[in-house]
Amino acid sequence: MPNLRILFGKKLRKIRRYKDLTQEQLAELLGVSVEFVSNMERGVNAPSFETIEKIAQAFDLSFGELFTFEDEK
Amino acid sequence: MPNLRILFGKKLRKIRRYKDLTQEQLAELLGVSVEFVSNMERGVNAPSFETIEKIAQAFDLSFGELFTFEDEK
DNA sequence: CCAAAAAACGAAGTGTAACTTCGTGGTTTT
DNA sequence: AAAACCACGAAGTTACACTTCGTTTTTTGG
Repeated sequence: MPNLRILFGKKLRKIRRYKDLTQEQLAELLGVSVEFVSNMERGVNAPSFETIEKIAQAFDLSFGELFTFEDEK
Repeated sequence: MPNLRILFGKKLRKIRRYKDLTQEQLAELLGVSVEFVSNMERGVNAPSFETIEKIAQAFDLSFGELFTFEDEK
C-alpha cells in the first residue's frame, strides 16, 4: 500500500477534477502556489494541518472524508 | 469549532486511553518523545504525515477513522 | 494539426514548525 | 507519601512545508 502522501495526493487530484478546477484555481482558493498544489497531488509534498483545513473548507468535506481512500490497505 | 490540531489531539488522547497506554508507551510505539505526544494531545503540535502513518498503524485504524471527530463542525 | 493552456519537473532558497532534550512542578493512583 | 503519570517552559536542531523562476512535457479543444 502506498504511503499517505501518495494516497492524499491522488485524492486531492480526484476531488479537484470532480470540482472542475485547475491547479491554478485551487492554488488561489488555498492561498498556496500552483507548484505546491502540483507537488501535493504527485505526493512530493504533504500539506500542513493548516493547509489541510483549507482544503477541507474549499471542498466542503469533513476531515474524515478527506482522509478516506479507496485503495488504502 | 476548534481547529484540526485540537481535534486531532483530543482524538489521539481518547484512543490512547481506550487502548490503555501511557504517553510514554505510545511514544515508544511511535518512535517520538513523550513530550511530543503530550504536545500533540494538547494541540500544541501537529504530527507530520510520517507520524500520522505510525499512529494509524499503532492503533490499527484507517486514516479516515483517525480523522473522524465527534465534535467537528 | 497546432496553439494555448495546463501540468510536470528541476533547482535553489526561506522560514516555520515538527521534534528533541532537560528540568521542574503539578496531579493522579496505589 | 511515594511512584507514576502528565503539564509546561525554554531553548535548540532539523526536516520539510512552501516559495520563486525557468524550462519542458502533456493535455485540451478549435
